[in-house]
Amino acid sequence: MASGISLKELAAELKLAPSTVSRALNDSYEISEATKKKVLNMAEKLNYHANPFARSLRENKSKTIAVIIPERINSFFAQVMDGIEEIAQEHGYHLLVYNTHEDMERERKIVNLLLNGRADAIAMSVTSQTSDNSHLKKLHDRGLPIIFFDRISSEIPTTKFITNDYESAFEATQHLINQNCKKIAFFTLCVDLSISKERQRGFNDAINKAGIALDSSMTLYCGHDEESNVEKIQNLLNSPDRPDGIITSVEKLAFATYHAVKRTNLKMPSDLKLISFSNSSIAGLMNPALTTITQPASLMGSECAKLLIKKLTKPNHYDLLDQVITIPSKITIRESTCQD
Amino acid sequence: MASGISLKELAAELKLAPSTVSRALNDSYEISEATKKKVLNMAEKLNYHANPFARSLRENKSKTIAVIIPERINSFFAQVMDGIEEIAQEHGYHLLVYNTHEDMERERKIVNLLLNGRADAIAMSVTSQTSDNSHLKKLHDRGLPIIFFDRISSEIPTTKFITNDYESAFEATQHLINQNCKKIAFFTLCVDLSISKERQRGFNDAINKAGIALDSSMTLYCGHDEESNVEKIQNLLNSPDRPDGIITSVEKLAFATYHAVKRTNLKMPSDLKLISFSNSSIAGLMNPALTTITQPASLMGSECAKLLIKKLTKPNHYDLLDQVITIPSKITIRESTCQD
DNA sequence: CATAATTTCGAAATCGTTTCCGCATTTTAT
DNA sequence: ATAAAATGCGGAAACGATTTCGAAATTATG
Repeated sequence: MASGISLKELAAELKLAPSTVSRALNDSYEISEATKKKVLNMAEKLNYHANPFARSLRENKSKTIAVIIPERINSFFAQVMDGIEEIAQEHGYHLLVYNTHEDMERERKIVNLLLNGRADAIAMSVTSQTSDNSHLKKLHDRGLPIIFFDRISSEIPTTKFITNDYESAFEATQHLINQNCKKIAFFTLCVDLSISKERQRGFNDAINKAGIALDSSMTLYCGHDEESNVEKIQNLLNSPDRPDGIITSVEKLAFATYHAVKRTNLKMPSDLKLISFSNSSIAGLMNPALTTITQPASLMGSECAKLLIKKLTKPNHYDLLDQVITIPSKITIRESTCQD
Repeated sequence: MASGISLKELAAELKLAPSTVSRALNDSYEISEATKKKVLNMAEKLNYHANPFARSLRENKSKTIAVIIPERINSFFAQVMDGIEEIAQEHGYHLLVYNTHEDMERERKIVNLLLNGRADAIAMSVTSQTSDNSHLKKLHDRGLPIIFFDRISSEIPTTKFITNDYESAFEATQHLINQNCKKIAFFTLCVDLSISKERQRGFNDAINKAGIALDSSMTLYCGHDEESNVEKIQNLLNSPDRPDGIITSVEKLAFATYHAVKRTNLKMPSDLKLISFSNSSIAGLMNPALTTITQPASLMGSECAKLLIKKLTKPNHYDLLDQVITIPSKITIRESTCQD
């Protein structure tokens, strides 16, 4: 219905063979400059646009990259996507985007949908629930170039981009210790996630190095329901053994902490200091301004896209090696961790 | 390379004709239950997945909807996208997503890319620079179902979703007046945008109704460069005729205002009250908590998707009428407009 | 039992490209 | 002057699905 003119019709109009027209449009060396010009002009005049599906069918590639993220309302993932899109657009690639909403079952369905070749490659960040990764393995086994960022699946032998999670968490913990925090808590989403583990390891090591006794009650495992997270945090803050410093491993939990603090009599930063992994541009506008560990989101995205496109354009001269590439984060100190 | 088994191969394996297998997979009435079962089993066993491009080519539809937004790091657009995706996934549609970065030239390129039928339909919010809309007209003339949300192009006769921009701005202004503001300013992105006009009209009318003289210096036209916006706002705040109340027509400008205020000696809300159109979930965590006009973003997205899919599935029984559908916003009053 | 009606399936065309192969014609080399 | 190579283009197959048309095989009908 919404289809325009076809190559064959264009060829008929020009009294040329479809093969010739195709070659002319693709700037083939076998076609004279004169006919090329004629074809190009007529194509322009008749508003010819090649049917992408016919081409995809014939060439067995779609010029499309699928991006799968666990949530959209998250400045980190939004920035990654912008980075991916920037490079993709440069190379004429389109982006199919899927949000799993942190739901493993949804992730599995989406991944299975991509098994049919709709996308030439995949860039993704797994769900915090993704323990079983047979669906990812299937994709990889099928030969589909796949790359992970941030939330990686370590069992798939391909290239992964992360930030220096361990070091950042270590540094963040030390920062709190330097700010005179005596009892520091760590809020995280999920134990299974590699980044969670690394961040927690960084936290633990820093605590140990400072000679503080590790207290398991100071590690809070949160879920995806905002309200219940706030309640959990509130309970911890109201307990006699409450922490005086907190590191949250994701943006969302920092916001939940702000909400929880509002429900107590505690004041930040005097009673409680907070630092969080976050890429939110308005961290500096919060009350108090939030000290953040900012991940190189946009760069991670563009690097992912670059490697994928490199693999797609030179399939035989480049492989997505089984490696983890680390791009460091940056800590920005603001009021929420200020010493009075 | 990443391709699996084809229908023909599957048919050969089953010693059936491709046509029979196709019909069996599509649950056609002409095929006996016995063979259907056999086919389904073998398809499962051999991991058969229909090639989407062959199907698209044959059926002249792609089961894909393109979504074009002016920026991604914006909670409103993120929520709209989530709403669209929810409905799209339900109906087996895929989403191609494009970010124009508020750049009209980029918008034109993307729209032209979609002229070839890669997507069955389009949902979009135009750039704040989009004055010439010949590229959009071309799409619509080609018969591609297109729907606008929030930033609409009024010259294209199709369905558009907006919020009650006029009333919300009117109400917001009255709220500031009630809070004792004497000199109220309105910050906006662009004059051409229909929503900007409506919001400004609401603002103007409320000012007039209150018997306040309209002061053109109280309308600030901002751009997309964060820093220069902050400077502009800062200058206004430092002027002797500075406003004591501000309405910003987009989230981004509210954040810029916070930054500008930080560079002055003014205190919110005592010296200056602020209300903004915004869907940010952390408005309540800002310093001071931001009074917001929250748009029904997710609902707008899902409604867009519903109508588009209705049009795509019943092309002859439903048309995207030339109408503007309004879904009201909600005002949430917080500290930034509190009277001491 | 013969004929009609109904199931069930196969052959081939089709969607719009790209590309392999072939064939003139012209240019270059020997 | 003749062979060899290069140039410019057309014909037809191929990609992988769906669908029209028609033909068997089976069942029903009189």
